[in-house]
Amino acid sequence: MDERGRSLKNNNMEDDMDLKRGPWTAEEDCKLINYIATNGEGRWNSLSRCAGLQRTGKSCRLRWLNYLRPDVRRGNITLEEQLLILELHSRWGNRWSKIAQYLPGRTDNEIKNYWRTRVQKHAKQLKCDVNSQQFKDTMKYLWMPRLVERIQSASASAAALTNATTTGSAATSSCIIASNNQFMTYDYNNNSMGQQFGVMNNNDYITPENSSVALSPVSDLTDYYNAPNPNPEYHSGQVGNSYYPDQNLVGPQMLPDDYFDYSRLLDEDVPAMQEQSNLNWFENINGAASSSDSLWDIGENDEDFWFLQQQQQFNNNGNF
DNA sequence: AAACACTGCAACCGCCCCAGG
DNA sequence: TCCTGGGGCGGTTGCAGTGTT
Repeated sequence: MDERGRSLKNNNMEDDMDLKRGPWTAEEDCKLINYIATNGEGRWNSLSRCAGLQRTGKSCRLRWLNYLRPDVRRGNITLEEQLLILELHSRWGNRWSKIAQYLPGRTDNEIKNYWRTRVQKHAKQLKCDVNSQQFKDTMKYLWMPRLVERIQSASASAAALTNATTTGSAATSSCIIASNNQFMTYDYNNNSMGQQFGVMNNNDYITPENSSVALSPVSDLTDYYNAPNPNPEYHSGQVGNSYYPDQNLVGPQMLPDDYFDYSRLLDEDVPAMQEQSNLNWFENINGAASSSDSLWDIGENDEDFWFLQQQQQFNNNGNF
């Protein structure tokens, strides 16, 4: 038993003597995988005993769900996933498992870790609470549009590459944007949030080969784009721009009750939000972005620098 | 090269809910 | 109705790897 395991608080001393804690070994992983392959999952306490594992049922369940499950996706959180996490978190807060449902292959633990390590770090840099309205607004009107920008940039690069090698490929003026359980397209001709969604061009694939930023394998994205559209009314009949967390549940029933119309919210809510919270930073930052592009033209993968800029602006103005 | 600091993430905990007896 | 065990969830911890001094 590892030292951390020994140090952990445990009220049940008998269990503490019998049960193993700490990092899993390859042998244990093998036992768990083989047992589940034969007998299926569930009844984790008895599963642990029957599989010959000296682990708690909870430990087995966690190991399986967060690590051993075949469909667990590993690697960097992509820009699209970041965007989706920010959006969903703004809606649901720390409902990690619920958020994870909309990111296939990602576990609630992974999303939670991403939030704590990345998002909270940025909040700290901005010297504001991660749950404050200020930081939420920063995410909504700065960070998320910036992610969209970066996705669009990568997408444009991909399209350019495609154009160079194929015929009939339209240049993109849109990119995907996350909204609840869907990826939508975002028309970037006007380079500002709150525009009407455009039509996702199926040529707008981003691949690890042609992208200059860390992105998911192309199969992931094509899955997003090629899934049928559950809400023709909303999307005016366009297809191929929606994403479903569970391909077995494709259909209108997948739309959550609190379906989030991103474009309408942005159009209508900004003035109300500004009035409600006496926001004036949005105009400032939006003006700065459109006049000098200083906020948007910074290097990719340099969020720290970007947030430093935000921090400096905050320090100068007392707001954004 | 060593010491220290930072970061990412696997793993654990306590709490809660729910189904079944 | 109450009790109990299983399972799920969000929060927390601490190790290992990496970067910095």
